[in-house]
Amino acid sequence: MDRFENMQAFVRVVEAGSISGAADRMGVAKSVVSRRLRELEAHLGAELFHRTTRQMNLTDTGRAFYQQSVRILADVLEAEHATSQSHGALKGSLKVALPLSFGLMHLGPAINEFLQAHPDIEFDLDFNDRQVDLLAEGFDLAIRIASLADSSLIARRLAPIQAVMCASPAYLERMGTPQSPAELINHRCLVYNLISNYEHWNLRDAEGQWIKTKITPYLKASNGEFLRNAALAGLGIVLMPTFIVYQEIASGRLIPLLPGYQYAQLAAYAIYPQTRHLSQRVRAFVDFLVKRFDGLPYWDVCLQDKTQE
Amino acid sequence: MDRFENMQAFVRVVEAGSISGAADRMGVAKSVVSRRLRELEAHLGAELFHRTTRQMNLTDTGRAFYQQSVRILADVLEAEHATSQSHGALKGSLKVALPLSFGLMHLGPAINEFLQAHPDIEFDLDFNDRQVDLLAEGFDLAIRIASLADSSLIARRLAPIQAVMCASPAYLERMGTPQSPAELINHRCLVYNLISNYEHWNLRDAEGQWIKTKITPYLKASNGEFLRNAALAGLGIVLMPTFIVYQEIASGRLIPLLPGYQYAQLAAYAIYPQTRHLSQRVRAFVDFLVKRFDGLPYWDVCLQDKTQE
DNA sequence: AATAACTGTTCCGATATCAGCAACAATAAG
DNA sequence: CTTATTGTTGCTGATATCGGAACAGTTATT
Repeated sequence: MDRFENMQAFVRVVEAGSISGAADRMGVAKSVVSRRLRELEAHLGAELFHRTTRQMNLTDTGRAFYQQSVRILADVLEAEHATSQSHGALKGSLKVALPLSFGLMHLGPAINEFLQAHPDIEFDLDFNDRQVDLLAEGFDLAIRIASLADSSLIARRLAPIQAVMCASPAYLERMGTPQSPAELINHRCLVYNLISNYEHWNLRDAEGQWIKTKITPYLKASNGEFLRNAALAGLGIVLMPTFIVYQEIASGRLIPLLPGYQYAQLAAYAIYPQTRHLSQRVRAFVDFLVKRFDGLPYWDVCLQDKTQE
Repeated sequence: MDRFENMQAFVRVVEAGSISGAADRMGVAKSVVSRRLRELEAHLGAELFHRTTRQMNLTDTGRAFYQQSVRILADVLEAEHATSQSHGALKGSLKVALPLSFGLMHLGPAINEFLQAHPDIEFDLDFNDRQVDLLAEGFDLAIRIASLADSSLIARRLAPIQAVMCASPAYLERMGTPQSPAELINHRCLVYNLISNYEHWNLRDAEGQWIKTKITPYLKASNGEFLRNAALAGLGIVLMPTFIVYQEIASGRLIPLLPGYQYAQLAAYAIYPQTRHLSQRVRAFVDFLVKRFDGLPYWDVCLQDKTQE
């Protein structure tokens, strides 16, 4: 017994004024409508119509139920329509704030892929690592790498961001390979702002103990790719997100260090305002990103063994 | 495809956090819930859950649909609950204003009958022919005989009220039987306020023409039964609602006059305020009255032939 | 580290349900 | 008074739905 179907039949009968008329408009036999009505009345335990064998008059009970039914059915339709994205019928623009490195390297391909499924969406992308005020600047969505939790915004976790310490083989040959965090003070460190402060790196040993390690900043920069290139050139040791250096590690041009230690777990988030009626574009795009970055990120898959050693 | 059941299954899964849990609480096999979910997603053309084979995470699309679904299901339950009167579980009081004669003669038995079905309803009856202000005096309902249409009130037609002109055989023998409206001026008329003014009676002939007939008021009273008794005593001709005199006409103690003519069509109405949430008591009682007085009123059934002649 | 417990999905056979048709009773219309 | 229409009901075949079991993948526990 489909309660929506019964309800709808009831509403159609009220609007058509007769069972036959309603059945015609619905394209079913009138016996079906009749039975649905009776089923509904039995379910409610109340008479909706005052039947005169030929005439159908709403009872007051029925009139009250009709008004509520109409609203409910409209709500159902609205909910279904708002949810069903009609597969590719998404249109409009999407203004997104992206972090520089992660955005260029990993979100770019994702956006291209999304655009192929929804060609009528226009992206307005702002690659920038500064904090932006979503509402003030009219962003639909921001992608951030952090561990923040803002109450007025919804944050959807997209992917874990792992950090890895590494250096080029040439550097290690020249300066030696550190075997413990304490040795780091004798090395040249290339410092990336996003996941570390300037003076210390926070490591976690195998027992889960946090170790605040003093380092020697040799070069500071806010751009991950610049630091990666510096490390490749043998300038020092970097602590960076794996998504930037995974290819270099995989190919052996950078060597992971201190494999027994872990770093602060960050994550990439999609962040957007809490509006009552979130646009289908934003919902669809975030759903797409969550699905695409689900599980262990592809940039970490090939490192799983190397960083463990 | 039962949309209601699918929606409910979806909500239960969200609330239980898993398909198995939802299936347990719903008392069905988990395969059923799984299939319902897939069906719903297919119907919407959108992914509601982000599945990880073991974990079920709501997509943003799903979260939005969930919020709407919860509200819809609550609305359905509320509508059904408000409509279903739980068969006799009606309680509370019902303050009703009734017309004197009609109330005593015909509504009284109806109310008794209603009370047998709903013993927990307490009636507060005010038999009075004066106009009462429903809202000011706290009436739930008023029964009126009129043809009014007040915008702020809902009026439900209960029964047609026919009028009939009649006199006792003794009177007619003494004064003669009028054959046309014009002769009425030579007769003694007993005037009832409710359906006539003091100086004229409006009749309609067989062609539908309205005839304003001057009469001679011999006795004026606002109480129908008093006038009926006066007519029975042979004091004159009355024009009254059939519901007062139908037994006397049926038994021959009063003779219908001018059978070819009709009178203003009045009706008995149930009148009540237009409140958003009409109490179930009022709805149930009005529904009951409408049904009870449906069709040709029983007091007119036996007169149908007599008044036609 | 390896088993155990649990999750969601899929397939399959028995069962129940539902749509449509046709006949019927009752009423309004011409 | 006949005709057409309305709502209801019984019946039959097609359809869908249910529950159970097997399966694949994941977490928890030992």
